[in-house]
Amino acid sequence: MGKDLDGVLAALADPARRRVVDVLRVGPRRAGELAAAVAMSGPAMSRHLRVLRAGGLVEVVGTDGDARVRVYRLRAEPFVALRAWLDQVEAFWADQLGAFAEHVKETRHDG
Amino acid sequence: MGKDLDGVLAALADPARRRVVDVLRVGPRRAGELAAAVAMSGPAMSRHLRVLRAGGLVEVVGTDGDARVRVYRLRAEPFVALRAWLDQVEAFWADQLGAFAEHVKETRHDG
DNA sequence: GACATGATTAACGCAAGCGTTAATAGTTAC
DNA sequence: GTAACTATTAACGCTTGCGTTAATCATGTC
Repeated sequence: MGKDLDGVLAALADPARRRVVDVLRVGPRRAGELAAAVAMSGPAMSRHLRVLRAGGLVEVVGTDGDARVRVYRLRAEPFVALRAWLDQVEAFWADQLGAFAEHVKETRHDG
Repeated sequence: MGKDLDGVLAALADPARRRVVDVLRVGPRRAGELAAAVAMSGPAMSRHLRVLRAGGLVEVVGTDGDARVRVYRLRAEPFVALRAWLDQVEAFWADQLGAFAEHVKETRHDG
């Protein structure tokens, strides 16, 4: 069931990759731009992008006129899947307590 | 901002730990029960539980009459934080496309 | 107090992940 | 076609993470 989540969460586990997602949230970016944004060498970024691609979080949208450029864009599906799993988990409190929001508020004020 | 997410997603990245969460979704469980549920040795589970505790995903609720038993329970906060970040990310499609649900449907039917 | 039980920590071996530099492939420009 | 540019892959070193068995700590039982 939650087999896809393996690749998704593995990708999201790394701060650098999460930073890439945050950058792509603004809009599609070229590989070089991403490397610069995260202050990392090209090869390292390329590796991260491979992981993100494997998890389906990003995709190559094509070129920006130059074929040597690879523009990356966010993909929706994995985030939807993650949200679905999250909903399932959170159903726990809905079942146990009945008042999820209140519990959250109390928890936040505590910690 | 998303600094807490580091521990949360790191914890959720491992399938065994995600399985623990799925088990705890049913209700609080003792450390030994969790080890058995995931078919893993006690020490290994203890290690995983430490990671989950560090991420704030679980907490020790106390004893079940015996003080040598440690009962673990899910915590809401990290999942709420994760959902908040997820909402932020998904705002991307809301801004870009305007029709998030439709895009999701198409994406799902494709992959 | 001796002994069994539940859980964690310690020590070991192993595999996977990350980042860097060097090398390779594919494109564009002159 | 030679040179400059973008991105990826290859090779290396290092660190981190996971799982197991053995040992430790704490509690409960007789």
